[in-house]
Amino acid sequence: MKRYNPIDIEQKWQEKWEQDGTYVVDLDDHSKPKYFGFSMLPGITGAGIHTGHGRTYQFSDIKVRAKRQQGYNAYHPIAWDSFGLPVENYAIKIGKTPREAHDEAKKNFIRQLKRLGYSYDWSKEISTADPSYYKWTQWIFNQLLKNDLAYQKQSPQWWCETDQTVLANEQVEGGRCWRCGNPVVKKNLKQWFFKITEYAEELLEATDDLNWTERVKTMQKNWIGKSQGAEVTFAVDGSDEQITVFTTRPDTLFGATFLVLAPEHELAKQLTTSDVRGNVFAYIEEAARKSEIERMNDTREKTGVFTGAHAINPVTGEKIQIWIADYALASYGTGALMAVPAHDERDFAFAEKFNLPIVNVIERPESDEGTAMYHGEGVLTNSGHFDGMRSEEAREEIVTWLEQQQIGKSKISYKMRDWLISRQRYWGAPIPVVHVHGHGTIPVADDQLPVILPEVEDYKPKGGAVSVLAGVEDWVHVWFNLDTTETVPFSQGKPEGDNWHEGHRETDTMDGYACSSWYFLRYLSPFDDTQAWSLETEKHWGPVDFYNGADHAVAHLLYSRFWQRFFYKQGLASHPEPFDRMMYNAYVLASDGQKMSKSKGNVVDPMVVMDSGYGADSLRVYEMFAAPYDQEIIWDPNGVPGMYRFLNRTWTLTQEYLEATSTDLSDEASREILTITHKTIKKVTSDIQDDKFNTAVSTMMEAVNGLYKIKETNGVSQHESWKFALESLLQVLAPFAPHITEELWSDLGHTDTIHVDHWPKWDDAYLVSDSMTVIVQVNGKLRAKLELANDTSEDEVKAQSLALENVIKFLDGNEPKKVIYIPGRLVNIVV
RNA sequence: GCCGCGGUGGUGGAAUUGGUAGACACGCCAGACUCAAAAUCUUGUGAGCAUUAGCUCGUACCGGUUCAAGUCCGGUCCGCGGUACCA
Repeated sequence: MKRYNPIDIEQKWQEKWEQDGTYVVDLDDHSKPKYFGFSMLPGITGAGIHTGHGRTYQFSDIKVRAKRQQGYNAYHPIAWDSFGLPVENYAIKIGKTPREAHDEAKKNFIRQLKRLGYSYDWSKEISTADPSYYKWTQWIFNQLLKNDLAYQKQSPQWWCETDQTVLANEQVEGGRCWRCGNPVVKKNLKQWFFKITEYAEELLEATDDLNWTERVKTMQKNWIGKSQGAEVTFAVDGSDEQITVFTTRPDTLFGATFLVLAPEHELAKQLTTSDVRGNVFAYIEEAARKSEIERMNDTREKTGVFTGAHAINPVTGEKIQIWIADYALASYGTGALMAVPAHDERDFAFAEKFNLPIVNVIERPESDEGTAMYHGEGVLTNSGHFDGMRSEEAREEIVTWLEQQQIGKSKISYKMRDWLISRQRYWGAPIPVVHVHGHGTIPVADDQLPVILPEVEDYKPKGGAVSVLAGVEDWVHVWFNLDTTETVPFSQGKPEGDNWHEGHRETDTMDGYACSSWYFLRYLSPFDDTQAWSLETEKHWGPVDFYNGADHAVAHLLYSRFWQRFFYKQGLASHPEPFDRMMYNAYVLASDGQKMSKSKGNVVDPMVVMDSGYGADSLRVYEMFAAPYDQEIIWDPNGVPGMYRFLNRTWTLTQEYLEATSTDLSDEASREILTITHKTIKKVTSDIQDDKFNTAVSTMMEAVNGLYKIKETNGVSQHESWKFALESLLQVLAPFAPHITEELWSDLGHTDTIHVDHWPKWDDAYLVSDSMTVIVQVNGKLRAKLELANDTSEDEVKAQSLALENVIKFLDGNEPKKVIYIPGRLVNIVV
């Protein structure tokens, strides 16, 4: 008998698929329904992929493979996230240029991904660092700029000393850089932003309706962080200045006993009286210098300084002190807050420490009787003629009053900030603008793109908050034509003609997330050098039917939604959301329960697993079987061998069928085989549809076990039912284990591939059996099982009397008080 | 702190959404084949008491609803993820 040797057959079929272009898609072929699915693009690093990544890429492979088999024109593309810090840092480490390091690492990725048998359309592979790609990233920048969604602003931003660049809010995790893990500090720089906040409301509103993993939706909603509240303006005592604060609790306005300004607030220094000037200025500088980590390590001990100035509480008319404290954040609301110590924990702590007045304005419910601070809602007190109102009502009344006095208004705040895209690093898409002397900042016109990133020898950060591009004289210093936006190196001298001016290129590069926010659209026109993508193709293929990944729940997925919405409004795309289904899957952890990482030395290399003789299919099946997609797998060294056993049994069964000489099979056995098969087809089909890959695998295992049972008593023959069972099983197994199924499919005499247009159909008629098990309970306890003929299931009297007979001894001579009967399922006798 | 998710055998995990708890797999035990081992095949495998049936207990803990609860409700404890001085 032919033996199952994965290594031989896997390589053979991979070569064949490549030759035949089995997974190459004609994007203009609309004769079949479309299916567009893929996983988050791999970020290139030196380590290549580990078994954890493999699991992620496999989910989309199975979804797309199943659809391809079900008659869809199914497109499973692949791209490389090539720009950004990880590649540049890796290049520095190995002493090569980012381009060299990237190209080399990419080869390894391709080798691994091909070996794992993913059904990518390799003919349409793209890379974000390719000028033919980032040309269009720059083009998108221009479109955003044109529509006032890109702007430059001087402001304090997160800065990573180690990586020598600013970072977006989404890239700071717990006060640390997402790449190197070192604490970040604030640095005041002129930076480029994309105005994602303009889309805050619509992104938030659309989130609920997304068919995405709920966790990601919740994270995005929290990140956008909408708060309904009000702005209230306080007059500064003895001055024309005013301070506007944001509050979500206008109902507590009567309890506002002091104001707090963020250290960065524009009035902070100005309001400070001369007697305390030294103190206050020192505090402001200290706050600016502190990293976020340091602020957090202060265990939230409140700090602050009194400015010497006072404001007037507009409802009480009282003079209240104005303080500066770093618990007020410059970047949220107005950078100033009204402190209501009786009803806010932080204000309370601050007031206690600095001995500031505390005034109760909300009555406590009984459960909170006597507490010094109560942050809940309730009935107002000490609040003039608003006394006795409930918070909800008082909020509206007070805001209405403030509006009448023109010192306040209803206001919504969001926690989300604009997307900071400037990076002071070399390896990224240049921001396509030129600072023209005397003429401001001018974008390079669409037809002059791309602005090519120059190849340089020494690309390492030099410090000083500018990218090394600033030192590339021939690139950065240019003659710029104001009419055409053409550029010529300054050193070549001023060209002939009008309107040439001296200028300097922008030396910041774009955040890597910009490059990955639209690659799914480029998949639809990967080699088009006349447009970023074809709207017509997008109309047919969009939106993405299936997308998955184990990372970037907020940043990448929110940025992509923002851009897609922008494209949609511009008439560049026909759908407002990019991803119809986004499945957020979990990682594979190492056997020690920790994340796999090279430094910990606990990485399981898929190549090693495959080379040890098990091949790709066993590994693939294991990663699907071990747990539901959204649950982490702790790598079990015994897992893959177990799956090999299952595949080997499938193999053996098929070989025995091929070697059988008779066609004998009893009707009963035939019926049994068909029942198993139809059940399996139905369950696996719906499980794949519902992303329940683990139970899909166990269903197929049950089928093989069931067929083995029949084999045990009847043997395997060349009977039609055996053929149907094996062919069906191979077809539903094919998305999980593409190689072995292709081999056996071919052994069964097929000359075409199993992977295109082959999916079995089930017939419900086979799923109804002649008899059914009815369980009999007494007082809810299982006491007997009855095999009833199908036609008795509707006969209540008969079923009940049968049930009673069987459990009579459990009744202790009592008469049944009540009998519950669920047809075809159970009888419960209550005594 | 706040928000979200979860707690089922020795282990990973099933359970038709209120109706046979532990599917499937790993591990382990025994048997067959073998000079022997591996591989393969066949049993058994929640705990306890009886070992022929059989009975009792059992889905983190306490309580409730129901003929019936892993599933629903209230409370407690623990774990994971996100977020964090967001006014």
